[in-house]
Amino acid sequence: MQAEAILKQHLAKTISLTDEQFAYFFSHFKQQSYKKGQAIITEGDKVDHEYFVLSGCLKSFFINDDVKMYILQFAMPTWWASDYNALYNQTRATINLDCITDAEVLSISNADREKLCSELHPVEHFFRWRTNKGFIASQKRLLSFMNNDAKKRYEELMALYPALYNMVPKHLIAAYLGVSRETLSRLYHS
Amino acid sequence: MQAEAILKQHLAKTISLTDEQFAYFFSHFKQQSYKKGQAIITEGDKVDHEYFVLSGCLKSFFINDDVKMYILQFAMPTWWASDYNALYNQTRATINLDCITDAEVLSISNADREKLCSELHPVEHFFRWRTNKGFIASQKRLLSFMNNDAKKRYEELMALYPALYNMVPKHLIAAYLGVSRETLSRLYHS
DNA sequence: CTTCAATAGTGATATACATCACATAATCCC
DNA sequence: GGGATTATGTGATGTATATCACTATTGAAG
Repeated sequence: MQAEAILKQHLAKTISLTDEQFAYFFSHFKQQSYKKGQAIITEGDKVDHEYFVLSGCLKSFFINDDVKMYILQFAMPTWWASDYNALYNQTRATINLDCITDAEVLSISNADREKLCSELHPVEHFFRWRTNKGFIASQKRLLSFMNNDAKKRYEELMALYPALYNMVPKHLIAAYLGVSRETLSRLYHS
Repeated sequence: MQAEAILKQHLAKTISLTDEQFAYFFSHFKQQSYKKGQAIITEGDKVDHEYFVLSGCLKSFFINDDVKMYILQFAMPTWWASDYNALYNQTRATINLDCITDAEVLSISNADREKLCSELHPVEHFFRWRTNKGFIASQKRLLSFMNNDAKKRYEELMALYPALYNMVPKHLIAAYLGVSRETLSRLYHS
């Protein structure tokens, strides 16, 4: 499917735009191809775009002082990703975004998103709902962190996204769950 | 300060409405008084309102099967609170909301908020930004959970909201940090 | 096909934190 | 004001998970 059709169908789940409105909306996006392992946002960068995944899989992650990696999000097709803290507050990136597999994405600048939100009320509605869902998902994950041990979190993740098991290496799943790769390995071998 | 003035000033940080628009907006809110310890939302309830704190302090929290409590949020004046998962998805409450101190709040129904968002574009903008900020804060807290130990999280919380130390009992701070009250006690006595 | 790097498994040990048990202090309320 | 509830402190012990060290397997690139 073409980029335009994928994004159109994604929007249609939340709002309806006329063909002209959608064409105008779409004209602000730029399609980009990335190779497996390629970085899209690196810590310290100026961040002024967010990304809509057409194909492939991205990860957004944080590297701490001990060079340990924590994954904030895996981004699959039709998901959005960026360093939203840096993007909205116009600060330098503290998190990274890169490609777990080859990937096709659409990018839009922060300024263009804000412009579209103010020009087209339904677009503002769409982005409000996208963030609503992200916020709720983030709160659920927070609760899961407080309430569940590593095994339970692992089972929850696999129930929610079974595709991940074969798509991403186990040490990345560990980095998402917030456990060491050794502990994760022991979890499902017992 | 009166409820109307507090809410007006809060909105003015993000959007501008005419006096008539604000009066219309405000007419959808209902002011309510609660006593210390009183419940606003209880697990299992039908949830159809969210709450804006005028004075006092609320907490939203989850109780697990072992009757252990985890605090999602402390809500201080000008903060919003509800069980957003239940509210947006029209499901029964899985989290509770109650009062740490006597409190005055404004409540608005989900239906009215959605109506106002569609009638007044700036209101939709306001709620998009409110959720944006919540989302970013939630992601930061998630990272803090993965990256920091209890002591570091405690210090972060106290740096961000020093007022909490004297305002809420220590076992609630522990429930927010996701540690036992005993561990929290030992953290700052060494 | 071979080689080197990335990925994955496993034992031994260390550690942060939970849990249990109990003592003390503060606060509520009839 | 005094008795009950709620909040807090602290020792002893248990447990989930991290860390370190090493081996084995897989996969990609020349």
